[in-house]
This record gives sequence, structure tokens and C-alpha cells, in this order.
Amino acid sequence: MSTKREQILETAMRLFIENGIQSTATALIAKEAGVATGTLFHHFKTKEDLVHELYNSIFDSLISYQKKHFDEEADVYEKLHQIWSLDIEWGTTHVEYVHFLERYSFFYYASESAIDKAHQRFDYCMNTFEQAISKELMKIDDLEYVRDHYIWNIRMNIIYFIKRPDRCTTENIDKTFEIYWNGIIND
Amino acid sequence: MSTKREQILETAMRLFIENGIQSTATALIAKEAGVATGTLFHHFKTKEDLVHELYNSIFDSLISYQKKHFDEEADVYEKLHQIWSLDIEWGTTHVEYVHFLERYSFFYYASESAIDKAHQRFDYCMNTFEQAISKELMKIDDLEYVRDHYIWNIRMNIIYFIKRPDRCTTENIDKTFEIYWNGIIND
Amino acid sequence: MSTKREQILETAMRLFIENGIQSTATALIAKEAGVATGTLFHHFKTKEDLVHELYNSIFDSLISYQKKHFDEEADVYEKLHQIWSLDIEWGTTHVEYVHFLERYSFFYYASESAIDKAHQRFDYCMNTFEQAISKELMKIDDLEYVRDHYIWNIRMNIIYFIKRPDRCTTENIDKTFEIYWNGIIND
Amino acid sequence: MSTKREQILETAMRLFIENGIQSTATALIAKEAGVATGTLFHHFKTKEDLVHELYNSIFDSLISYQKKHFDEEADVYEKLHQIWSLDIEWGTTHVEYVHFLERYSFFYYASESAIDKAHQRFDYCMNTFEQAISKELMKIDDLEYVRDHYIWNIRMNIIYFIKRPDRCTTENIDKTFEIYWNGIIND
DNA sequence: AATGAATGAGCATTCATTCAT
DNA sequence: CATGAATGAATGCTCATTCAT
Repeated sequence: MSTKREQILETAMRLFIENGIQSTATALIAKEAGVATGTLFHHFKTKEDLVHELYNSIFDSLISYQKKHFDEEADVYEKLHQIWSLDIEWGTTHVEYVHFLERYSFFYYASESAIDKAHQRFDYCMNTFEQAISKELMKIDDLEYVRDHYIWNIRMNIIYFIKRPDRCTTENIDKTFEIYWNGIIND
Repeated sequence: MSTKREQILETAMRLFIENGIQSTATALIAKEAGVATGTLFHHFKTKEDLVHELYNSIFDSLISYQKKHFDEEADVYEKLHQIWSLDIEWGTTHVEYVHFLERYSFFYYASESAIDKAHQRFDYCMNTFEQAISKELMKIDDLEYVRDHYIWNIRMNIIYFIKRPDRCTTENIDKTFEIYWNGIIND
Repeated sequence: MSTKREQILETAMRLFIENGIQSTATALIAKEAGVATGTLFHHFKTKEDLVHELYNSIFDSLISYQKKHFDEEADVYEKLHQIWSLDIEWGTTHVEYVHFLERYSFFYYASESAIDKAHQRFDYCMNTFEQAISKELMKIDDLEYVRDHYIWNIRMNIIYFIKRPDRCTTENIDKTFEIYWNGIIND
Repeated sequence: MSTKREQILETAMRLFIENGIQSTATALIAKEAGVATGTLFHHFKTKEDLVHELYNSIFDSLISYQKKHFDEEADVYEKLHQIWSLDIEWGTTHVEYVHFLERYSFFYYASESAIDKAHQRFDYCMNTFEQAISKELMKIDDLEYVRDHYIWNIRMNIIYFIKRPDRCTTENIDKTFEIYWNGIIND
């Protein structure tokens, strides 16, 4: 019911993307959200709390989107293909979330523990990577490598398809998955 | 050539890496460099200028390192392999530069024009990508894709080998190049 | 008579003692008392009112304690001895009240008029001081001096006996009264 | 040479006395001192540092005043008489310092450690108290009691003589010392 | 070239109080 | 009686930059 709270969240997201998190003053967020500064701090103890809430809500969105379509019973190739496609579908339809995450990722707010917590939420991905490794499908049998390799490639591809929506076809998405897959798997 | 100027640059690099660029006050840089705040602004018109000078000197380092070993006459596979290996060699032996670049990349200081200028300096890389595309070696014939795909993957790998210096062997570096190459090329 | 009202008073007293009056936020009092902030302001028009109510209730306690044992008919020495001992007895058994008064005394809330009003309530003490002066018992025949001299000495002694409960015996209390009495009276 | 620094100190002292320490905003101090807020924080890292500097400079004044006249070789009675008279002379001629100390003493800024440090600076007083106790001159042979008893009485007397400058004669000061001395010493 | 005092707009956060429910 | 979201002026403090020496 808290309309003001939501207004603050929406405005903060927009301003963080436009100007960066550190460069966005809480006073500006409040002003553009049409509330008093005190109201912002009534709902969020600190600016950092506000950032974290946005960060978590984005992962809520992504994870719930993926879990709706993810098939635990499929084989490794299928599952990775699904994850890849769903990530890109979600990313290109939640552009502002992607921009926020890119602002956030290498930002000082993103403590190691926050990143760890985020990784933990993607257990179904991690399980798939582990399964792939244990089946000796991967060129490198280090979970950390496999995970980071996936994350950096999917980030790059999502950003690419956002920049080039004209190329964002199923066919092209499949092609990018092949690039990912052909690279990482054993011949 | 002034010693003070160099002290400022070194100290700034260290502090930017430790705390982030935006979170590092010029007053602190001056203090830790053992100079007056006025001296810092005597040598660098603005904080942004200081950041840019560091940024450019890093690419000077990387480019001169690569040009020393790069063989323009080799074939595409060879050239990309060279660039890949040289990037990782340079990255793992210039850890602080890598950390600085990661701090800088997604930072608001990095304007589009700064990024474009940087890309231009890597003409020998771009030429190689173009050559590969024109020879129809790549799964996707879009220069921007090929370039970004390379950049994100090399960044990911450099950071990985910095985190895991024990795994930073020629054999493993070659294996990661195979992951890159097998992914991006046509079958 | 409301329980909530009493919870507020008790919690406020505790927090004022722990952190000082000005440093204790009304929101914190409400929270620790388990009531809403609105409830606090329903029972006390302002924070200052709450402080005053505590202040007055403490003097209610002290004065009623003393009046129960005070003998108006005794001679000056006896009466001052009684007041002295009763003050120390009350103080060492109402430690939190003492702490509150010490927090309050030099605090900006304590206006001159509030202090005057408090002095007026201790008419039986003032009468005794006047009696002592008119009988030429005191080294200085200025009521203000006699009063302040008593107040500062009794405060000091109460605080001392609170810090050193092991020394708080009738014998020691009597000894401190002798210090007071031998000082102020004419030889 | 730092005129601005001194202006800040003088203005702060005045405003702290007038309105209390906590109720005086650093912005107001800067404004009334005719400097920018940044200047205040250039000279004093925090408001607390500013308060401490004032506090310490006051004790510098008192201690240097007393040491100029204090005779280490005199007997206990003489030495205490000197300290007493010098305290009152200093207090009535440095009224604003006294007011500041009264504002400060029971204020949350005055940590136990700050109070301890202050006590340590008055070693010549403490030595005299110890000497008096070891000669069995005092009714109570507890150094803490003797010290606090002195402090509270001298504070009370200084404030009294400030309020009543007409009564501040050598004769009256001597009389108040007799009140102090006759009280505390053994018969 | 080097210094460091001075600037003042800007920032995150606090808090007594109000008021609609 | 009770609630707690909402308010917004106020606060201590920061920081890139300037400038007189």
C-alpha cells in the first residue's frame, strides 16, 4: 500500500542509472519522488539499504522469471541453453535493471559478501555448472572459472542485445549460445 | 619528470585501487604523496585530468608491451593467440593497472569518447578482428560483437589468473585461448 | 494511570540517564517503551514536558521521603543533621533519580524559573537555613551562600556514596555531616 | 598568526557559553566568526576537537596562573589556602572560562578519560591533598573524597563570587577558605 | 615550482512534532 | 486512546578547487 515507498524505489532506480549511484543525492531522489527527505529515511535506514533493496528486487525478478521456465530434468546442454536464453530474454525486457546492475557491480557498494549472497541465490545455475563439470564436459574443471566465464559472457551478450535490439532474434541468441557452448565444452 | 609529480601519480593509483576513484579525496592523495594540495593541482588541472593521465599511461604500458612481441605477418589464429597470451602476461604482471582499469571502466569518468579513443589505440587488434571477419572465420560477422566479446573474455581471464596465480601456466593460458577461439570461430 | 504512560516515563528516565537528555530521541523512547511515537506525544505535549514531569516527580519523591521523618521542632543542628542524612539515604536508594538530576541540572532545559520553583518546594530547608543565620550560627550570613553551599556539598556526598556503597554507613554519613557542619558554623 | 583560527575559538567559546555546546551549530560558529564552514573544519577535525581545545586551553590558563604564585615549600595549610585563593582569583577574572567549564563538565563530551587527564594535570594539588592525608590532617583519609570535596566547594565558591562581585574581597575569600578548611580538617 | 589556508555548495542523516486513520 | 507514516529544517562534515605568498 505504501505508494510513497514505491515512488522512492522507482525514482532511485532511474536516477542511479542516469547519474550513477554515488553521484545521486538522496535529497534529489526525495524531491523527484515527491516526498520529504525524512520520508526516504523513514523507509530506508540508509542510502546503502535503498541500494541493496533495489539490488535484491532485481534478482527476485530474474530468478522468478527463470524458475517459471526452467526444466530441472533436462540435460546439461538443454539447461544451459535455457538459462542463456532466459537471461537474454529477461535482460532485454528489463533494460533498466541491467543498467542498474552494471552500475552496481563494480561499485564500492558491492561488497564481497553481497556478491556471495547473490551467487547463492542462483543455486540452480551453480548446480548445472557442477553437473557439467562432473560429467567432464567442460574444458576447465574449476567451478569458479566456469561460473565467472558464464557471468561475463552473459553480461556482455545482454548488453550487446540491448544496444542492438534489431539483432535480438531467437536465431541470433542461439548463435551466441553456440559461441558460449562451443568454447567452454570439451571437443 | 618532477619527483613530486610521480609521487602523486603513484599514490593516486594506489588509493584509487584501494578505495575507488570517487571515494578518494584529492587532499588524501596529496597528503599520502607528501605534497601540498596546491601541488597536486599545479601538476594536474583537475582530478579528472589525473585520472585520465593514469588511464592513458596504463594503455601506453600495455600497447608498448604487446608491440614489442606482436608479429603483424602471422596468420589470424597466431595473431589472436599472441594478443591473448600477451594480454594475460601483461595483466598478471601489472596487477595494479588491471585493478585500476576495473575501477575505471564502469565509472562515470569513463565517457563514451574516452572509451572510443582507447579502442582506437588498439588498431593492431581491431585490424586482426576485421581480418578474421573478412576471412569468414567468425560465427558473428559484426566487428562490435567480436571486439566486445574479446574484451569481456580477456578481462575475465586476466582477473581469474590474478586471483589464481598458481594456475597461471602457459598450458592453462593456452587452454583458455582455446575456449575463446573454439567459441568464436566457425566450425 | 495508563500503563503506556508509565512505560514512557520509565523508559525516558533510563535513556536520559544513559545517553543524556538532548541525545535521546523521542522516537527511541517510544520504541523502547513499546509504543508509537504518536502515543508519546499524546501523553506529553512536548519532549520538554516529559522532562519536566520526571523532574517534578523526583522532587515529589525526595520531599515526601523527607517530610515523613523531618521534625520541625528539633533545634538547628538536629534539623540540618536530619536533612543531610535523609538526603543521603534517599539519594543512595534512588540512584537513577540522582543521575537524572545531575544530567538535568546544568542542562539548557533547566531554566532559572524551573530552578527557582524547585527551591521554593524545599521551604522547610530554607526555613532552617534562615533560622541558623538569624541565630548567628553561620560563618556567612547570606542565605544564598548557605543554600548553595549546602546543595553543592550534599550533591557531592550523595554521588560519592553512590560510587562507594561500601562506605555508606551511618558512621561515615555522620562524619560527612560533621565536615559540613564544622565548616559552615561559627566557632 | 592564524587569525581565523583564533576567531573561531573565541566565537565558539562565546556561543557555547550562551547556548550550550550541543545547541550551538558549527555553521553558526563559522558564520559569526566570519569564516566559511570549511575553514572551521580545516582547523579542527571535528566539533569535539574544538571543544577539547577550548577545554585544554582553559586548564593551561588556570595551571600557569597558579604555578606562577604557588609555593611548593609552604606547609599544607598555606598551600591549600594559596590554591583556594588563586582558584577564586583566576575564576573571577576569567568568568567566561568558568562558564564554559560548567557547561562542559556534566556534558556528554566530558568522557571519563578526559576528566582523568585533567585531574592528572593538577598534580601539585593532588600532592598537597596526599600530604594532608598522610599527616592525618583530614577527617576522611580517602584521596578521592578529599579531591572531589575540594572541587565541588571551589566550583560553588567561584560561581558565588562571580554572581556577587561586590562580596569578592580578600576578607571574604579568606572566610570561605576557613569554611572549607574547618570542615575538612580534624579537630 | 610549491605551499596550505580558505572556500562554500553539497551530502547523508536526524528528530521533534503533526495528523489522518 | 493509539498508531506510525510523513514532514523538512537543521546538523556535522566533505571535498575539489583557488590563490596569495
